Amino acid sequence: MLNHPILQQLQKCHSLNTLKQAHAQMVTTGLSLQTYYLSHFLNTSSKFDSAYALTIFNRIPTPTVFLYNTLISSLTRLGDQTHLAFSLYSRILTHETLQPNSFTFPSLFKACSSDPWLQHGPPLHTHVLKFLQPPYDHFVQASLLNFYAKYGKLCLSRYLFNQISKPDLATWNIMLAAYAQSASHISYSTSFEDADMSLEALYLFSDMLLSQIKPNEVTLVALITACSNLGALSQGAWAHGYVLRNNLKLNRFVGTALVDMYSKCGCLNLACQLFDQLSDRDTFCYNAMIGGFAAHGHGSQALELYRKMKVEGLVPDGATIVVTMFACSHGGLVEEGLEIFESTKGVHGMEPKLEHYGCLIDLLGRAGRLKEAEERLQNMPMKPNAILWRSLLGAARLHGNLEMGEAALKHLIELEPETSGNYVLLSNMYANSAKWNDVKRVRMLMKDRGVDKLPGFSLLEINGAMHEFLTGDRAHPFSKEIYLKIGEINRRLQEYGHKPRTSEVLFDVEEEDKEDFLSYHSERLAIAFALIASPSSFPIRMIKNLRVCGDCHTITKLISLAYRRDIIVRDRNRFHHFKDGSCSCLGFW
DNA sequence: GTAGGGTTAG
Repeated sequence: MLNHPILQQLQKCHSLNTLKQAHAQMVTTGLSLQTYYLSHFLNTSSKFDSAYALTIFNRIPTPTVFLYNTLISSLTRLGDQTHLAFSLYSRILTHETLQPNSFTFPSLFKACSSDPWLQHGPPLHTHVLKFLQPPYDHFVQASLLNFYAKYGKLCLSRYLFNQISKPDLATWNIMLAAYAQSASHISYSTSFEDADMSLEALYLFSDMLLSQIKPNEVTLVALITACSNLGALSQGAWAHGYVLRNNLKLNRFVGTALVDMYSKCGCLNLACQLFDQLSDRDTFCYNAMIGGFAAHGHGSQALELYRKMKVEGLVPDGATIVVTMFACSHGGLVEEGLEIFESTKGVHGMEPKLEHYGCLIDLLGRAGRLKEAEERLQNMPMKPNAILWRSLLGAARLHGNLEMGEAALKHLIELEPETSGNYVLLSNMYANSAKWNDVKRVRMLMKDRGVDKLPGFSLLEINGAMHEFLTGDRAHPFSKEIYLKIGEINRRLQEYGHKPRTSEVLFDVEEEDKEDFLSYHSERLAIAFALIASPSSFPIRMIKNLRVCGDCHTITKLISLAYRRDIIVRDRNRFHHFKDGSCSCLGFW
């Protein structure tokens, strides 16, 4: 198509004005084919000007659906002109003689896949049913799948996917990415459902191989993302090997996903090595690597990389600021963190967003500067959300300021009456101060409101198989051996002078019960199983969906000493590397 | 004779 003589002639036009003149001439002489070519050229060239394209379009007396589709797709590609695309679409509908066709819908569904256009998707789906005849076109089906995944209806996506007899590569990729991403909206907040979604992505990948569709880079990015969510190192490393064995490109997408995967699987060294190998690094790559340093508690290395990216001419974005400040607050680098926050406005010309205020509150609060944290929170330009109040609450709890904690919690429960973690935090604060009546009061409040405590669970990978453990779980096939092992661990740790910190247990129960309850926290079960089932020279790697409790943290340090095992735990906030009786977090967690 | 769907960081 690009070889058409008229287009070649047009490509010699170097200014928008000459293009416009040429186009005007064509329109007036009624050359409709040429009109198309020009529209297409305008659309695909860097000189695309949506206002001008629309002006021309409006002068065409009888535009065909084909011409509508061309323009709609160009407008949706721009990202910020979606409203114009939809108004063109509604013009098709008002035409008596025109109907949308299979080419009209894919770009519109793509436009509906992100805010604020999500609401337009379902009505558009009814139009598909109205205007198109089954069997539906592959592209239409794929864009529908993708839309429903982004709309939060993953089940519906899967249902539609199952009805496609031979999905093509892009369709598989959409489904895989949908599962991998549904779990990674908030990093590290792995829940049972999220883990299931990521596991489903792994299963789907093997189905894909069985169906003889050859994966490409996009497929691998989704697969690697799923491994990151699961902390599944051997699957992730296998995926890396797959990229190399099959001569897939280690492009920015694949590279960033791998850096993130190695980092989230606890292998910061491998993440660094890979990062150094990447040839064209953009802000995304840097963000992943800085985020890796941050989560592993290497604050100064994170800062160093942050400075390096600016030297290399890359512009930090909102996410860069988040991860770098996170590194500062988890590494005790308060002044550096404050400086970065202030620089978002001054140096980088960004208006700090809600999440940046979140980092700020966390930074100050964690460092014990509670009053300042509270002041910043009260004086910020937007309304603080639950995450910010929780941050303040966490800080108040860490530094034993019960009064501030109670105040923060009041706001928090107002914003999130259904979230059990809020009640648990308050209750733990009361328990720490032995205020058992207050603990009981919170417990009643939870019961009245029908809020259940979120079950803690841990994920562990041994020899490529994933094992899940819930608190007090007895469902594992080796459950008996695990509980025997816990008995042994407890006896061994007592030799090291360990006395359990019973205040972490929520309720006012007898001391001995509390000890039992702690012994069966999911991480304890996972560690016991790993000690039984994995070679003693291997580090133990696991993921916890909540934050590690104080007692488990102490115990895990001791186990790393008593059993001479490195234990690497990813909790919902960060990594803990336990080695020889100490932890890399140095208490910042 | 022409147009359409999938990927990375917090």
